[in-house]
Amino acid sequence: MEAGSDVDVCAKWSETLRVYHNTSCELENELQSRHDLGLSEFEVLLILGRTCGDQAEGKAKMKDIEAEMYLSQSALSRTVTRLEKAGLVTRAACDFDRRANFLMLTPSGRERFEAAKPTHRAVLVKHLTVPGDSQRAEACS
Amino acid sequence: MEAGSDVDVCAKWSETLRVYHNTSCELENELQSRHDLGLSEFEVLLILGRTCGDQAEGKAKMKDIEAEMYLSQSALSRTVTRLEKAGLVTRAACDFDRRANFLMLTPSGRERFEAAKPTHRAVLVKHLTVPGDSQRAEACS
DNA sequence: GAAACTTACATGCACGCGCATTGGATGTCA
DNA sequence: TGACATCCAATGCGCGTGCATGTAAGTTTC
Repeated sequence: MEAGSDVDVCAKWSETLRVYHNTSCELENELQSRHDLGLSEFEVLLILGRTCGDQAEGKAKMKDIEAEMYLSQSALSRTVTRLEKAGLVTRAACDFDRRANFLMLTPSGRERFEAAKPTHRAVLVKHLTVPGDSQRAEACS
Repeated sequence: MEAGSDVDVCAKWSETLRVYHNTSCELENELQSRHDLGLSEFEVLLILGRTCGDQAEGKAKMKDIEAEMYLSQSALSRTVTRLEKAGLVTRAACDFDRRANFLMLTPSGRERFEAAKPTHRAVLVKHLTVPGDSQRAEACS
């Protein structure tokens, strides 16, 4: 079992495709309708929010964010532009290297992010939890 | 193990994202550069080719194809238009229900599909095979 | 059999993406 | 200091996608 024969590889790919599409479509829809956020936009907030949790003041360099996402440099640039227009994020020049930009969560951005987090988590739990599992998915932070 | 706690669900989603993006990007690139086919286009050929293998003459109804793909009706329509312009596929009206279209592989389409199949399989094997596996991935049809 | 509804497919439109290019800031070497 | 390579981010462009809509064909109801 767990072999790499043609059939198995195809089946594995089909399953990956199924999970990916179902999950990302619902993520997109839920985040959009409930919080007016696209999936890419939320993911940027997620990285900023996580960094912020480390007491790093919610800053992150564009390049570092790009490295953590499956998004081209140009797409990230535009995603950040959208977030900036929505007032959720601010660009700030880096003192050390003026080629680079820092990105910072605004209070409004943090608020929106915290509101959207449960929605995000709920969709993941719904699609990625094995049915027979006996854990209490909705009982944690 | 295999629980649905926050951390586990996030890790599972990260892994799915990683596998999906790496695989689909390379599929797209390889199919495009080697066979001048987009991923969606190949997937349509795959369905037609598979049906054809059943001696069903390589026909399939648009609706049936749509049901097997993670693609909207409009996107499928345009994908088929591209395939038709490339001469790989023909649309044929259905006798029974003139709203419906059959889709058929042309000889050229079958040829292109057969040429692309190994490329497709190779990418899947590369990304979806567990490293420690002891099977001979490249030895099968 | 006419009207109302449903289904199959195509198309107008807006949007997000990747690629290629540009422009500005650094770094390097002579 | 000047010339050149490198790096970061923004932008022009084309493309594929989904949503909403349009058109034609089939189905249902009376």
